[in-house]
Amino acid sequence: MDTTSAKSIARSSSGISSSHHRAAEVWVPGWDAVFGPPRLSEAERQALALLLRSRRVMVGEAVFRRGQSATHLVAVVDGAVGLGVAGEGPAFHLERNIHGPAWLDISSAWLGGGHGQDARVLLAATVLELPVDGLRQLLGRFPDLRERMMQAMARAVQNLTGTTHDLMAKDAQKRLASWLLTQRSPSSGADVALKERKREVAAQLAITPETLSRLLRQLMSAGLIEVKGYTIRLLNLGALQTMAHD
Amino acid sequence: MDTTSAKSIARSSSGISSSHHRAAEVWVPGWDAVFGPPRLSEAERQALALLLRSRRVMVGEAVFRRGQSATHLVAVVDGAVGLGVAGEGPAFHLERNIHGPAWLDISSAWLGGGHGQDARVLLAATVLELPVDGLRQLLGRFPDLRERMMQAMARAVQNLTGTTHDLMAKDAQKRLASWLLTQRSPSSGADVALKERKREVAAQLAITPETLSRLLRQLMSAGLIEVKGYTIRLLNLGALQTMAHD
DNA sequence: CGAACCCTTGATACGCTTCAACAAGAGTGG
DNA sequence: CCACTCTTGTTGAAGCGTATCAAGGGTTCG
Repeated sequence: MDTTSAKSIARSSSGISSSHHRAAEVWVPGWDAVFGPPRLSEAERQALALLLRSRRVMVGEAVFRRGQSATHLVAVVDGAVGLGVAGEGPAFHLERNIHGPAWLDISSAWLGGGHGQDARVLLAATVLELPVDGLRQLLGRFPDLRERMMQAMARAVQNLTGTTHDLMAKDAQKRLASWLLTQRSPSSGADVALKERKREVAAQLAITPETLSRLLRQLMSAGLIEVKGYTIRLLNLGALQTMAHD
Repeated sequence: MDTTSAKSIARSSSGISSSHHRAAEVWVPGWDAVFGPPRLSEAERQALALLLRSRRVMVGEAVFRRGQSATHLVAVVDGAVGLGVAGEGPAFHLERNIHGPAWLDISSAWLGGGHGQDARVLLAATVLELPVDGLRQLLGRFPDLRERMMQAMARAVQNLTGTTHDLMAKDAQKRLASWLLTQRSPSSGADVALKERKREVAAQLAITPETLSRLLRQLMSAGLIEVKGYTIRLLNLGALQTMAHD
């Protein structure tokens, strides 16, 4: 069976393009992407830059731990971080996989409690931390920024609601189908290039790697997809959508 | 088998205590509870009262429908509303059950899209709707209110994160055990009085009513609980906690 | 080369659902 | 008042979906 290019995944973390804002490194490129378009105003970016701290975290390290007091909002600019619950030693029950740029934990800091999960780096990542105390001040001065934060949290709620719906109402096959459809980038057409190992894909779908393998085989036999290592070509989008749709 | 007092559930929706603020009915009692303690300031309450609209919705009616444009944040003051996906006719796949006072949909309006789910009234409910446009203005004037909203959304995120964790990592028995423990009100000691039908409890736990029945019987046989109609007495909190804990 | 991973495949086990039947109120109308 | 129906919960039998366990092959790395 074809399992070539298994390690091609790791390559994407090799080079960090040197910022073209050489003078002041305070603003991290990609931070904009966390908030999404439209771009933040210059004043907002400057104010944020004074607050936030950027950090480079290597594979296997923890960004934060479960129960650890959450004083900062945390985002991933670059790389990938897994959210889950750590077991004994290196064991780690992965639940969600955050690829930068995206928020990693936008909620815990507001409640003054601890982080609800462990966060472990899967692909060397650039992590931003924004102290909630300072952010509070900014939200008073910048209505636009306030709106962005509300929207970011709202999106988090909607995503999680969708996830729970999928877990409650869909079987593994349907979850896989809809996951494949969401992974399809508008640029690459019908090709999905996996950015993580299959066992991590499986974890996010709440199935075992064995089941994922079997399901992919089933979809292949049915002529809906074509699997070549870490590239999956979607051959019949209509059928996949029908399958995914509840 | 004992299935007495089956309809005692419906009784709690009979009387709405007339407000003791007879002069101005603008402020709805229970609205405070949606935000939780500490109480809102008088200025905040007055400003909110100008914006929000209270509505009484009867059993079976829809509070909002999936896809319907979301211009308001929605909360339940009183009664119970089910969140899920409506099927053909009266069919309704229940996913989450909101008992007032609590937020029903705090996220959709911020994104300007539609509601993600259908909301159907299970127990005659008082529903509050707060236009997001007006709320935006208030958030500029009232830092405390802003903080409350952030915390409310953060709590929503944490709850949903907990739910997905449970669905991914726990089996039905564990989910039931932890649900029973959360339902235990501090006042009533070890007694849990079900506020909904067992089939709705089952839906929230993502199991069938048959399975719930069997699981309750198992826990009863094991001497952990005692089931009398719609009252469940928790006989061994320690064992239940051990069972619920991952 | 062997060791450590990752994925795949097969056999088996188990949890939960589905389907069907039944018992126990609650409401309805004669 | 009783017969009737509707609803809810319970119980049993059978079946499906997914996990678990075990084995084997491919690739990378020391």
